[in-house]
Amino acid sequence: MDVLRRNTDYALRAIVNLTAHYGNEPVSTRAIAVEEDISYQLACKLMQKLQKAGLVKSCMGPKGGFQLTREPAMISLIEVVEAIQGPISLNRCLLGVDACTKQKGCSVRAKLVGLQESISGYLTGITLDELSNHRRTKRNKNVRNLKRSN
Amino acid sequence: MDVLRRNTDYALRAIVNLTAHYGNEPVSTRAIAVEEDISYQLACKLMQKLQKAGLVKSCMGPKGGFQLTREPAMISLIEVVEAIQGPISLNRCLLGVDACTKQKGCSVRAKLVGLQESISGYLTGITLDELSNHRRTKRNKNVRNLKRSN
DNA sequence: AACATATAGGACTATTTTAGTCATATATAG
DNA sequence: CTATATATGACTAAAATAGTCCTATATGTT
Repeated sequence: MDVLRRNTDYALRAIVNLTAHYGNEPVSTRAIAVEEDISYQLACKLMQKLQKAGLVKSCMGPKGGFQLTREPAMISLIEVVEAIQGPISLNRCLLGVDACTKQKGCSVRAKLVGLQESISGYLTGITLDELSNHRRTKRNKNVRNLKRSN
Repeated sequence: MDVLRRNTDYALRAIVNLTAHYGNEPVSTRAIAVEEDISYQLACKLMQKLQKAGLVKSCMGPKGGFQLTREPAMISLIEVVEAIQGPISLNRCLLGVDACTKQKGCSVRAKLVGLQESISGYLTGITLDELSNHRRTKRNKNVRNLKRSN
């Protein structure tokens, strides 16, 4: 039912939190967990996924924690989403599992591919700096049009 | 992970099957189940959901079955999807459950609302006649642009 | 009227997916 | 050396989804 899972929401909150601290000291997972109201253990797991995806880097030990690896404007929403829940897929057919035998020439599938690409494109077009309430610079980006494949 | 659930795929196959028979005798659930490779019992459930949503009508008894209530060009994909799995929602926040306390002024939420509307718009723009391989008339519809809310 | 075929639908079970916890290991600043 | 912090595999719990079972009701045909 949900396109973005609960854990993706958590991770999003966490990385937006890091965005607010971009350029400063690392932020510990415990601090993030408290501020964003996420279970500490769960937050650990999520931070690790973000790290494996290359979005954040860690420092162990006291005063350690996590930092963004790139500036917020260079990290898009889709990277965060896919780091946590894997590739966006509209249905099992498009994911590649349970593929039915007649997928070539399937007009339903063709339409869905178009939608899936639109969603990915939309998420690609949103960057962390746009999501942070602490954003330093404000600017207008071009409106992206998501074309319907026909 | 999946935007469209497995049962929605089944229901979609079923109603596309009915589309191919539009204007003719009703098609029994058993026939649909066999042709579309869906468990009969499950197909019954799905057909009933489609009926409750007003997309198909039933005739009981021998020679009975289901028929579309409207012509295929008047039934959109989103109606089928929502009949089976309820309203499309990007996450729990947008669904209204587990809403966090600071949703007004939440820039993440604002972006997601835009995406959710895009998806709904896309699905609204696709009708059953476009999905049927037995489609009688072919035409070009205007490409819909899904604007990104900014 | 009897029968066969077909939908109607509540209740239940099973499966799958997702979320969350536990326990333990490793790194490092002070 | 110790306290603090990440790293990670294994496991459990919860939630969502899919699927089955059983019985009732409607209706065309003989």
